[in-house]
Amino acid sequence: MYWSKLYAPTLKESPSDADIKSAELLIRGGFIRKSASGVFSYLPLGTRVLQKITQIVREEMNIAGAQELLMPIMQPAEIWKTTGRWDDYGPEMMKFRDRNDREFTLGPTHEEMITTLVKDELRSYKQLPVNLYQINTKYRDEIRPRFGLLRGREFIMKDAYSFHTSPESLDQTYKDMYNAYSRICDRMNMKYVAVEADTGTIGGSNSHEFTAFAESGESDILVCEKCGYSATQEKAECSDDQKSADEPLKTLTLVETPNVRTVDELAKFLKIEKDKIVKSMVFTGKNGYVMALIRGDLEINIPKLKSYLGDQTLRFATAEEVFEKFSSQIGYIGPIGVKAVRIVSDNSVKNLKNYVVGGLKNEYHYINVNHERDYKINEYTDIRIVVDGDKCPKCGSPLKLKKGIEVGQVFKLGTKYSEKLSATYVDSDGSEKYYVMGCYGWGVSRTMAAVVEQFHDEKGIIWPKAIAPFEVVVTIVNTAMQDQVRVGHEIHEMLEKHEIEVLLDDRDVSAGFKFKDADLIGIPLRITCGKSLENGDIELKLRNSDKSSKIKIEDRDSVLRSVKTLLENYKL
RNA sequence: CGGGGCGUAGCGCAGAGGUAGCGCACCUGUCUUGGGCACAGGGGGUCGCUGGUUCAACUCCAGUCGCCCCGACCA
Repeated sequence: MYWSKLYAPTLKESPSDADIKSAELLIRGGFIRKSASGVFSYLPLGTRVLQKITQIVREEMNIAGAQELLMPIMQPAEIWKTTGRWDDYGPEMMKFRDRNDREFTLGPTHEEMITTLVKDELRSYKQLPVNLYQINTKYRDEIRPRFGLLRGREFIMKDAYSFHTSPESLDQTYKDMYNAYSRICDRMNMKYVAVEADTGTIGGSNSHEFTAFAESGESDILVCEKCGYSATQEKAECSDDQKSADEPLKTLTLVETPNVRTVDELAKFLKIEKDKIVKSMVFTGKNGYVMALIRGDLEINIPKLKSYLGDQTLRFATAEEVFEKFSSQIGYIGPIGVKAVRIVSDNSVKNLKNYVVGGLKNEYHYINVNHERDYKINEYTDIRIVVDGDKCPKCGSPLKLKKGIEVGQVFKLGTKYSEKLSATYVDSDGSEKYYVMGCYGWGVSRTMAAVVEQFHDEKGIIWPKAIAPFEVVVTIVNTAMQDQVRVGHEIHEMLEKHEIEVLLDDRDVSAGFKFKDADLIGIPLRITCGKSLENGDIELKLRNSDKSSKIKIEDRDSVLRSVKTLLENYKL
C-alpha cells in the first residue's frame, strides 16, 4: 500500500473534545472520526484494525465450537415486551416507529432475538447444545457517552448465545468461552484479568468479566496478587476484619447531638472513632422499606445488597420517604425502636459493642448500643464495599484496587429468558423443558480503544503486531533521491510478495513529517531508506525501541529474514 | 436528569454594536528533505439555528439545536 494513496488524515493537534488518550490518538492518527456524540466512523486504518480484532475473535469462537450468524439490528418491540425488558431496559434503548407506527428498537443486545429465532426449530435434546454468535453493531443510548470508543452509543460487539439441556452442559460451554476469551486477550498481548462479576440486570447465576488494565478504565476491580483472587467492586468480598471489644456492656443512653448528622460529624462531636458508630441506611424496593446497617468506617455496596435481597429495583429512600416512615431526618435514623421494617446488617456489625446509632429522633443519638440487648438483628450478610488494602477472602493478603476496561463478559443465564419466551425443547423422556442458556459478549470496537490505552507513548500508538493496521512501514526519507525511491519500492514489493503487510511512505513531505506520522499510527517495524543507503544500508527500527539496526540492502534474503525475525519477536 | 462551559475557515483558537482575524492544514511557484522545512503568492466564513432590540447584530436579549465537563447512572 502506498501512503500517498492511503486515506489516513493525521492531525498535528489534539481534537478539543478528546477526553481520553485512546480517543485523541485514534482521531489524530486518522483511524476514526466522530460524527455525533458517541458515534464514530472508522476510516481505512481503523477499519483494518477492526477487521483484525474481528478476525481474532471469529477464529477463537469457531475453535470453541460456536457458529456465526447474523441477526437484525432492528428488532420488533413485541419480543422485548414479552420479556418485560422493553420497559426494564429503560431509556438506554434506542426506540423508533416505522411508517405504520409499529414500534422497534435498535438492539442493545440480542437475547430476545436469538431465543425467538431458535425456539421453533431447535426442538429436540438431540440438537443441543448449540452455541451461536454474531459480530454486529449495537445501540445503547448512554446517559453520557464519553471516552471515545469506550462508551459510545453505537458500537461493535461479538455476542454469543448457547442453549443446553443441563447446567453441566452450560458449564462446559461457559468454560470453553472463558478460555476463548483468554486466548483473544493473549493474542493481542493485552494485560488483563478475568474477574468474578455481578450479573446485574441481565440476570443469571454466574459471571466473569474480562478486564483490560488501564488507569483510565471505568471498572473498579480488586485483585489479590498472592493467590489470584479477583472480582469487580460490585461483587468483591473480603475476609472479616471484625473489631470485637472484650468490654462489659454499658448502659444504653440517648444523648443530644444537635446538628450532627454524618458519621464524620458524629465521630468528631463524641470524640470517638468512626468504627464505634453503626450507620443505618434506608432503602426502598419492591417489598417495601429495608434498613441496612454497617460499621461507620465502611460503605454499603448497593449491588451486593440488591443481589442479596433479589431485588434489582432497590434504591435509596428519599429524605421525604424516610421522614414519612420513621418521623426522623436521615441523619438521625437508627435501628432501635424500628418496627415492621426488614433490617439487614453487614457482618462488620456482628461483634461490635457499646457503639453509637441514630436516635430515630431528630438531634439525638444512642450511645453504648448493643444488639441483642437493645434491638434485634436477624440477618447478617456481606454488603460492604471492599477497598484497597482489605483482606483477600481466600488467602487473607491485602487486596489491590485496580482500574480496568471491561472488554468481555460471560454469563450463565439459566432459564430466565427461555421461560419468559416459552422457549422449550423436547427431552429424551418426551417432556418439554426450557433451554438452559448462556450468553457471552465481547466489545470489539472497545477493544481497539482498550489496546491503545495500554500501548502508547508520547509519540503515538504502539500497536501489538496482531492488530496493527500494517506490520511494516517503509519510509523513503527523501523522494528526490532516486536510490531511496527505488530501494523503497523494491523492499515494499518484496515484503508484499511474502505476505507481510507493508505501507510504503512515498509522500513528498519532509522527513520529520514522515517519521512523526509513522510513530503516531504505531506500525511495529519501520524500515528507513535514507542517507545510509550511500553505504548500501537500510535501517530497521521497532516502534517500541529507540535502537535501530542497519542491514545491507544487497542481500535480500537476509533483509527478509531480519524483518521476519524482528516481527516474530516483537513483544510489547 | 441536576450543575457548569462552549458553538467564529477542514483542525486548534483569538476578537468585537459599525462590513471578520491568527496558527496549522489546503492551492500555485521556488526551495528543501534524518524528527511535523523555508520564502512568496492565493483560495476558503450566511460567526450553530430562529426570532427580538437597534440606523446597524457575529457582538446585546430570548428561544432552540448541537458539543463538552462534573454529578447521578451504567448488559
